[in-house]
Amino acid sequence: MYIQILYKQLNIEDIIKTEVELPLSRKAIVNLLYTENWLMDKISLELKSFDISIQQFNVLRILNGQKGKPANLSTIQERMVSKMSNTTRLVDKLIAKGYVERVICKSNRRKVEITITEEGKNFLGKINPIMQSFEDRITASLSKEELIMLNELLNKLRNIDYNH
Amino acid sequence: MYIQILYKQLNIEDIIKTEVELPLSRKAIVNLLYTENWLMDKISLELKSFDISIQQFNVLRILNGQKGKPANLSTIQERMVSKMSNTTRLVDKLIAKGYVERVICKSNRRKVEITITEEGKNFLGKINPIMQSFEDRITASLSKEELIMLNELLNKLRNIDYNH
DNA sequence: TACATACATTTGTATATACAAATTTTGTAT
DNA sequence: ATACAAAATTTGTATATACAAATGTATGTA
Repeated sequence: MYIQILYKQLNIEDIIKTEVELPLSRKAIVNLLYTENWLMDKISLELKSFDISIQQFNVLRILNGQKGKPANLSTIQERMVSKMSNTTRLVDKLIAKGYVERVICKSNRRKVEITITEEGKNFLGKINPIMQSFEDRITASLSKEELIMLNELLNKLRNIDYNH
Repeated sequence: MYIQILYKQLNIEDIIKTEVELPLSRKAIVNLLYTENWLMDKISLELKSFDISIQQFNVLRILNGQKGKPANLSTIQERMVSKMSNTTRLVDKLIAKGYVERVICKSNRRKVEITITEEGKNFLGKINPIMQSFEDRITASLSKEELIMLNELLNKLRNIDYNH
């Protein structure tokens, strides 16, 4: 598996314009942080016309993935890509938009059961193909093999936790 | 160049526990967002005892990289890893801590000249070796070749902008 | 039963961020 | 000079987020 570079690349050193050569570890870290920001900007722009934030969209997709089965707050938090501390208020926003419902759990009244509404499903149905197309476009500069490799490298990077 | 997987990996599907297999493009995007959050959590924790945020630390390093030459706000913004809209207030915080100075530019009074102070340099001198060691540890699960490959893949991913 | 403890969520509050509007200065054409 | 548009930064404001404390509920145990 090779990475072919067919055109001039704007690499991270050119962007942050550092005078001295960065150590490889820092370069990779800065590049990851920078690229995530770049990506978030693109996603926000794409979602802007739908009046929903990335976080809200993410939660909606988690609930949709539950296939009818309600989720409680801690389940949502576990599965969220970025764990913000206040899932309660995030869900509040989705309720205000009519996309989700919240009821107190009968078996354990400390818990709440959160489900996506029909309106929420319709909304996702509209937005999903648009996001799918966006995701394909934004990753188009990488081949299938390169995307797989990127996934593996990111997985492996995080394994420091379990490998230390 | 191969990626060798020598131990059980916690990959992104296991983490977000999606019922259906994600398209490769979405998997890579989610993985990138997730990994960046994971990394930010680690960095924040590392910086916590120094009472400085990642953004402030980043600006301080940019100013230090100027080697005496003052920087104005737009230069800082360009080089910042994550472009928050309010560099003014970020610089305010660093001034309050005594780490940077701000003077109005003589030649163009719309501009401000921002420089790192001696105190700021001392602070960086203390914190830099600690961060260097942290960065080495956090990337330790990837080999030199893998780190280079990760850098190249991230650079190439962002090239969608110039390649469209 | 009574009590301590842990759990799940909510609320309060301080700070951070995004975005738009305002301010000040500069450059340029009339 | 005067007017006008653009540039660089600052300020105002609404929303988002982090963190701690509070609330209400369940569980274990003496």
